Amino acid sequence: MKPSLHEIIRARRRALGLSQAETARRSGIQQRQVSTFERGGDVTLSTLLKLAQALDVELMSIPREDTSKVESLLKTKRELALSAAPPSLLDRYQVKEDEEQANG
Amino acid sequence: MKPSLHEIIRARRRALGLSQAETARRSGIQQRQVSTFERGGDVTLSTLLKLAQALDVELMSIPREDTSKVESLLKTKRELALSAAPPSLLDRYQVKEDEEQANG
DNA sequence: TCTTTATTTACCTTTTAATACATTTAATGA
DNA sequence: TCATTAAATGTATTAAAAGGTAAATAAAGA
Repeated sequence: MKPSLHEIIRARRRALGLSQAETARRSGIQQRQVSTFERGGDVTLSTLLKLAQALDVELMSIPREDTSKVESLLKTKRELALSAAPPSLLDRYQVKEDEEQANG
Repeated sequence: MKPSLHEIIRARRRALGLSQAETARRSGIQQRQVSTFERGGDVTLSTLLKLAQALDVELMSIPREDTSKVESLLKTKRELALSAAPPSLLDRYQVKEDEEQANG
């Protein structure tokens, strides 16, 4: 079935190769809130917005009639992110190396 | 500048011809929360999700690099909604009439 | 297995959102 | 202006999120 917001966010964080702790540090919220939210718990909008910013995503309101169009626009990337191996160190190192290249 | 989430939501509500009270009733939250949120106040994610459902919109996480593409996909409609005359009764009646046609 | 790092959970305190009214303040139109 | 509906605010109470710190559990790799 369709992944919910917290699953998407978790996938995004992992795709960026960030731990909850690092994400918390960057967004100025508690690591606990990251965990809470990613497991489907409730957080305030302000907390979620900080988290989103740290993950370089924007929270958008999409009319239901347009969601499928938007979905398909993001489909490929999203599938990749969702299938992104959980918290593997290997993955993270790879990302870091990629960043090195990009920055170097 | 770019309208923020609460402004988009307010525009959406108005475009649907709903009052805060009616929106509150449909979403099961308090009219006060609708007002609070629409003026930029903080609410919990669960509250926002109920509101979104009542307004028939979905909250999506969009990678920043893709936001412009999504924006342009929704652009025309959104501009219409944002310019939608505030809480005019006339507007609401028009919407209702349209619905009549659609349902009748 | 041992080690390290990530994630979840615990405890306690403080802050704040949510609820349930009611009421004021504004718009809008007759 | 008057009547009506919408939106913002008041107060008091309750529920829950956030903050701070730490510890337990789990996951992954050497």
